[in-house]
Amino acid sequence: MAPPSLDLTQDTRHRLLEAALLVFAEKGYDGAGIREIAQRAQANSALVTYHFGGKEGLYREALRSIHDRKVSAVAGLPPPPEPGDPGARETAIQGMKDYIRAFVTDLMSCPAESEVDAAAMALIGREIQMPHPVSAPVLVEFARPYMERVLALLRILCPGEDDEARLRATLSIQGQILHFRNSLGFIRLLSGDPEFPKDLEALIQHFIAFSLRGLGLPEAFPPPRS
Amino acid sequence: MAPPSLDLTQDTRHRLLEAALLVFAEKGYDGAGIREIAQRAQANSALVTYHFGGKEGLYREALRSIHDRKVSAVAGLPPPPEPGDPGARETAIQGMKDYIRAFVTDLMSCPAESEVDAAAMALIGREIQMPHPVSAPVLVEFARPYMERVLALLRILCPGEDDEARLRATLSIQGQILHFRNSLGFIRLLSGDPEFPKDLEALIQHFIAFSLRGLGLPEAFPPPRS
DNA sequence: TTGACTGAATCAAACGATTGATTAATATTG
DNA sequence: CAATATTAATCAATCGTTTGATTCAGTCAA
Repeated sequence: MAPPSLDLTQDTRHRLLEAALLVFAEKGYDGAGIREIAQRAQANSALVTYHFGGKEGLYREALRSIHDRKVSAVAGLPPPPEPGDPGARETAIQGMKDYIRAFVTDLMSCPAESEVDAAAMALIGREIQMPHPVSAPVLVEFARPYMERVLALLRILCPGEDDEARLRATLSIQGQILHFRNSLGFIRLLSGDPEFPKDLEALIQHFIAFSLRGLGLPEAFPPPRS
Repeated sequence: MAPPSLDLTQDTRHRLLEAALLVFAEKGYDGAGIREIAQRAQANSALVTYHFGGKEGLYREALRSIHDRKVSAVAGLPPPPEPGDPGARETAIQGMKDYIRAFVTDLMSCPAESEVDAAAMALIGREIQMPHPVSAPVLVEFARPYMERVLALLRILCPGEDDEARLRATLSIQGQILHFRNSLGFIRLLSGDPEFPKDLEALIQHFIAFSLRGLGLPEAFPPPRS
């Protein structure tokens, strides 16, 4: 294993944050040691206490730093239509398609692009499933925009349902995608196909079709072609 | 925190396994210590090595023991129909409804029933997302029957799709449910409703309707009432 | 000189593992 | 049957290692 040193032109604090993302994502909070993190950042382990007040502070700041790492594709989407707008329903259907594509894109920024970004998303996925006590506030702030957007779209697409039904639908839409992302390693192990999924665009189309049909929108049924 | 002692009439080996499920589920492999596990089992920590060869062996055996803890509701289902059977399609639709209900039941054996069973399912969920190297074989064996059943049903319900499309559909069906189970704590935090979901039967009906419609089965669309 | 920063050395605490002694139950023998 | 040998199970004590945290002499730009 070659020593995977990070960009030394960045200041030490920043290098520590990136190394922390990598190691925490790979080994979890308890499994990661500040010595290993410091070594990856080519820094001294004492700097963890100096810059962040300790391992916990480093973890919290590393999670926070994910916000700044990349502009979310979802954040760049136009705001969802209001219930009164003309053509709100058609706009909302297109908005849902765009959202699902952006959500998958956000989550699958996978290793090709940036090793650190991929680690950041893996960390987020892990934290959603089992939040570390320290990370809960950061995590809620991170996830809320995603949640709110889908709920806003569903208020137009499923006006007859109650709030809990819309929450269930939101969770089904995001859950299938999040589970796919979080357990991809296991899925590859189980299916015996180490390079699944071969076709990312087909995957996005599947999520769009499955979700729109799942919501029971007559416009989306059948067939799945759209 | 009262000392949560386990049933002392069971032999020590069994008590250690149950305590291991509780502590590993709560803190993960690295976060859990054999001292704490032994203390919960009211046993000596040296017995971990004596009975299981070490912490790793205890972890492996604890995961294995989940098989024996409770008979899976899915395992009790009748076998899925063969593609040639008369009325195979109707049988398969009903089979999918029964499967989803049984799957949710398996996963949500939540704390009311047995604290240890709930911990066991939490551990499975954690392992699916980030498998410990030691646990991969046990985990694959655990998950395969669930996977195979859905794929068998989809071979009847979606005969036109290719294998990868059916795998995607399987993952969407199971993913929404697994994600729901795994991140329930986070969802309650995010939605601000600490007792979500209030209605388990409505949740099951939602998963059934969302999945059948998502698959694009004309019989299931619309409306979701079935 | 001062203040920000560095890093080798070190700390107490917790870790998993091992030891040797002890008990209790079973098997073997006289 | 009684005495002895064998084995599995359990224990307190301790091993060496690793952990996160701390110290402190030293560097370097302002």
